[in-house]
Amino acid sequence: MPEHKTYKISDLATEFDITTRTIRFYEEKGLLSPTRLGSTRIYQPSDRVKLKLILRGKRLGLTLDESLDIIGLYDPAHGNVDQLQKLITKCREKRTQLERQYHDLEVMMLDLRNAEKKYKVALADVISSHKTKVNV
Amino acid sequence: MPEHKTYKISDLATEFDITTRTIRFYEEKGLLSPTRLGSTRIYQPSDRVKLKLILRGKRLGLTLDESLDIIGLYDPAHGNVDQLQKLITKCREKRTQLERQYHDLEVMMLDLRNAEKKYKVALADVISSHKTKVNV
DNA sequence: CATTACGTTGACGTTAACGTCAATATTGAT
DNA sequence: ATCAATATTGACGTTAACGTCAACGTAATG
Repeated sequence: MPEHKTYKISDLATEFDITTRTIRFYEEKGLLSPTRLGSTRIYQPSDRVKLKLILRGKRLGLTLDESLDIIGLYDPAHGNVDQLQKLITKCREKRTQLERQYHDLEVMMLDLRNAEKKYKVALADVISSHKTKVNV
Repeated sequence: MPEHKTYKISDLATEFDITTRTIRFYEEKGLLSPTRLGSTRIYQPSDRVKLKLILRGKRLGLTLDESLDIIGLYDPAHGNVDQLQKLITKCREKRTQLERQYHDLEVMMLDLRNAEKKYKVALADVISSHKTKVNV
């Protein structure tokens, strides 16, 4: 049976290399809602997953509100047909946005590869011309 | 021969759907440096390209400083060997960072596809059970 | 049991990336 | 020439995403 592990705020902070202030801030914003033991926050594995999603979102340039949205997509209270249809629509929209980002990324990576190649050639030229001068 | 076209600030603003304030702000930050005709800013095609790079960077979640960096990679004053080597290193670093982002993006898109699929199934279930009830 | 480490809630400070005036030229179409 | 549209330079305001105290309570450890 899976050990139902829990975490303290500093556990998550050190694991993900963020400050406890950041984690509490995410809670203020409604992104996390840990249980309490007395006044101390206790985080469940599901909270840890949410935190991972938030941080991944940050790396992709999402705002916290957008990440909140995405978390809602993975973790919904989907009752009726209407709700389900809205969820599906949101999934499509997000994916469309991400596909544009995906394209931008590909182009930028290609540009960088080309720039790098160019400078390597330039570097080789400089060095070879230097050698020539020396060897004359 | 290529018409050496130029742009006014409002031309670029409307083309890229940003405000003139934004464009002037980018200039303050050293990302653009248009020439002047009297006091009026005149933008060259190269400025337009830079602006495109900045906006692409924004879509990818880059800061303006990072975009400035990238522009510097495409548009350098690369003189000596040392400079060239630094440029090559920077290209590699940026690409490494972008590759992580690329991976994150792929995972998130996959997650969203799965979520969407799940909700479609759920929706079909709800509807078919509804029909059953009605048809009994 | 005393101290040191860790936790909590405010409250205010900070930086990036603009928005929003205001006051003042300049330009372009009539 | 004139008059609306557009330009310019300040200067201050705003929002997101935290940082940085302060003042206090709790936990664990030699």
